[in-house]
Amino acid sequence: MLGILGGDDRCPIARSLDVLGEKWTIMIVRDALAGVTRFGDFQSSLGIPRDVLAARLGSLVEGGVLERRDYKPEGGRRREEYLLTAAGRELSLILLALGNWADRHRPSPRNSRMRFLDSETGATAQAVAIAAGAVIPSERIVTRIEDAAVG
Amino acid sequence: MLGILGGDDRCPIARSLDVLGEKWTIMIVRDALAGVTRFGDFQSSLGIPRDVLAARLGSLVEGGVLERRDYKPEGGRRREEYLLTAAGRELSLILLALGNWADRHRPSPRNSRMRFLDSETGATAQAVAIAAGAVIPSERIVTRIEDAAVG
DNA sequence: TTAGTTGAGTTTGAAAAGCAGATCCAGGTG
DNA sequence: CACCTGGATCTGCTTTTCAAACTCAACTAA
Repeated sequence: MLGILGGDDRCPIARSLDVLGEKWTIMIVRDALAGVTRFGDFQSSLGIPRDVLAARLGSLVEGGVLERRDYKPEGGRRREEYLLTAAGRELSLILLALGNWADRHRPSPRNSRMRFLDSETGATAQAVAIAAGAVIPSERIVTRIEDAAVG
Repeated sequence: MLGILGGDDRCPIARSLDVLGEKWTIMIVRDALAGVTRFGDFQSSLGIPRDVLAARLGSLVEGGVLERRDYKPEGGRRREEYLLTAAGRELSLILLALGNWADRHRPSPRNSRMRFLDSETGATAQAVAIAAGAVIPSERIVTRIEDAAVG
């Protein structure tokens, strides 16, 4: 499942997209962050084809975002559920940035019903860039390729 | 081009993915943020099929991330180039969050050669969540669906 | 013990998207 | 005018997506 985009492994964005870049993957992570753990719950929440869901859950496990764990529902057989790893939980920052961007630039006809909050204070959460401890506007973010000739 | 994921327009993440969620799209934005503007430069940088590139540039224009503008190279015919809009430039925060995540959780064998910097100070930039003016760890970001019964 | 039940995947066949390469096309230049 | 060049489309093939039907294991109920 590595390298779906030509696999430039020097680019961290390409490496993130190796895990997250396929159709449905980020929506599965969104549901997982909202507490969904079971195959059928992902399926009915997203309306995703079952075979695609099985493939995506597999590559998220392989990519270290989810892990499978046994669970036993009362009056049912033992099954597996999908839990976020520490790495997976850190994706909430990416989803926050995606959500903030849509709220600013893709307003919905019926207004957005999803809010991002700080679980401790209840205050609205927002993604920002910082450099040297201070918040900077996103226009000041630049990428530099360290072209240090190898060898 | 709307609603590739079932189109839950109440979810801001789904609305972002309507524009950004298809294969290659975020890589195109990455190149655009690095200064690429021309069809052929995107094509040779990414190795993307030309028909797919034309389709993606079109949906990025339609989605308000890029805009087409005429330009005239010396000694060549008039052509069009693709420039980021203000909304497109704000995507740098999302790419920063993606890049930070990969650097932490998907280290490359040959170490990452891409750095994100503050263009004013040269300091390393990082994406974080803030709430009520203070930085909060990503585990504290929670989503709440405002289920206010309409009507 | 044997027949249902139920949730989690797999299989199947058709539709859509992706792909590499060839082609087209407009408007320059020699 | 013939030719070149960058931008985009067309062609035939492969891969992915999709919806629906099917399998499968382990519970429960009779």
